[in-house]
Amino acid sequence: MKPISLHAIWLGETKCRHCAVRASALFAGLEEMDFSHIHQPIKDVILSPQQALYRMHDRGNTLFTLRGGVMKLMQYLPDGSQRIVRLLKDSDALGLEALVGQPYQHDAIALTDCEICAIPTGVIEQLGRERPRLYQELMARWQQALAEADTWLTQFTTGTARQRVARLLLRLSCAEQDSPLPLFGREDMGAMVGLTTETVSRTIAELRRQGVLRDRGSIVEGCDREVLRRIADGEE
Amino acid sequence: MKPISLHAIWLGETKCRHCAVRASALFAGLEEMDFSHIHQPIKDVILSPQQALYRMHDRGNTLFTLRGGVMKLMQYLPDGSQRIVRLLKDSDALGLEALVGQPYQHDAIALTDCEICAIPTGVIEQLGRERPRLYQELMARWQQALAEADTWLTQFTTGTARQRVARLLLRLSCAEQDSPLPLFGREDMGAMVGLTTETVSRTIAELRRQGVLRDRGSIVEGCDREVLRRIADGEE
DNA sequence: CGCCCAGTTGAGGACACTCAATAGCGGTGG
DNA sequence: CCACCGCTATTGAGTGTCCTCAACTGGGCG
Repeated sequence: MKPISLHAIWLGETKCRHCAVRASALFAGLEEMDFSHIHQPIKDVILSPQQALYRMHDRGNTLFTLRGGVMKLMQYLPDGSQRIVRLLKDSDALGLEALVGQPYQHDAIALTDCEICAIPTGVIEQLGRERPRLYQELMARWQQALAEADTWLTQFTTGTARQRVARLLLRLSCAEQDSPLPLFGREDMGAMVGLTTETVSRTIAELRRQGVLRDRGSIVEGCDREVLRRIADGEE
Repeated sequence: MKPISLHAIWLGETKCRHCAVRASALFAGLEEMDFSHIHQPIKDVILSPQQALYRMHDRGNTLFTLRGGVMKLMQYLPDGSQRIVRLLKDSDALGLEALVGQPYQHDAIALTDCEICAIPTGVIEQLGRERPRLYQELMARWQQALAEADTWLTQFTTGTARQRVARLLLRLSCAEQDSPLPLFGREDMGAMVGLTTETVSRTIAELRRQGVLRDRGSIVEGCDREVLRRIADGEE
């Protein structure tokens, strides 16, 4: 309920040629670049669960790439209730607002351990001058975020609790494939699909009882995608 | 319920220097451009209410600027229910997906009479080469759409029916200021805030009875912003 | 061992949905 | 000009789902 605000651990400057996700479309260009020209260094950030990368309304001149882990973007309502607006995973970009001079629009908070690349906007601008194609890739990132936001809205704000939770599980299990997907806290799941923690808990418990979902503690071991899909589509 | 699919009226080629919204940030550059170099012409589109500009999954090489009117972007769920994902008004851009080679992600449908600029992606690419600053403006558009999507989600999918409708009215009355805001059909309003037509109807009727809203037929004459704001924030 | 937090379960009630009937408006044709 | 039709909005009654409040459970950790 109460967001914990700890400080991120900032590691030293990183050479992007050694970065694990340098193959990711956005920064393929960084590899070819002469880093001696860059004054503002690209840095590494490590976050543990619950830590914030940035806060809503902060002004920053940094955008980020998620190298590993899962983060949530949150917004709030006047009454204090919170809503998770999007999830970010491997190689997603966040904080793009900074590129157009706007303050960050969300609280960006780690759900798992996260490793993040922090890129000053100046680097992008400089790089953009040398490689205009970078803009294509930035626009693609933006479009991806937008598409994500739209499906998030249609998927997780309509239908019964059962449907929404099923859709969420499907999405999570697809995203993480068969890696040890952590079943996030009930409160977080509630904030994703617009339900209370109790309702989420009840729904998941029922899925478990029906054998659609098997989990060991907080890790999902397996789920029946086919049944989930039928539930998600309202067929049962 | 059943979307009517009529064909848009395409007017002839347009000189952007005469365009009413040429001052809008995105295409300020077009004014200075030598149009004789452009092979693909920029065209005008006129839509009446209910007409579609494009359909979900269509592939197109055109993006659009709304010169006047209001449009809705829609997405659908497997069970056939529909959700309005965003509203667009004066000088908003739509169909940006085309710029990154993706099919359109929504049905784009006119709510009022609309006048639209249709711009082939080729023009943007050509212009981008000559004026890299155009990319800044494109990114700003994208960011705007994204921010809109996020607030749409937090505002219109949480809280009671009363709160949601109040927020919608606030947003609409702000957007259109004091121009004759049409109170859209109940079904559309329901698809915006995730409620049934009956619930929207009941809620609006009650607001009317309480004097918060005055309307003549389908046009809003006035509304008590202060009270609406209190309702929106759950204070009554 | 016992605390603390997260998840689970229960009971009761509020709210929105469903189904259904009525009212109002605009157009069309006799 | 009026009667009729079709559509949308409105209203009503009854039901179901989800929320609220509250108690209980169970694992992790000092």
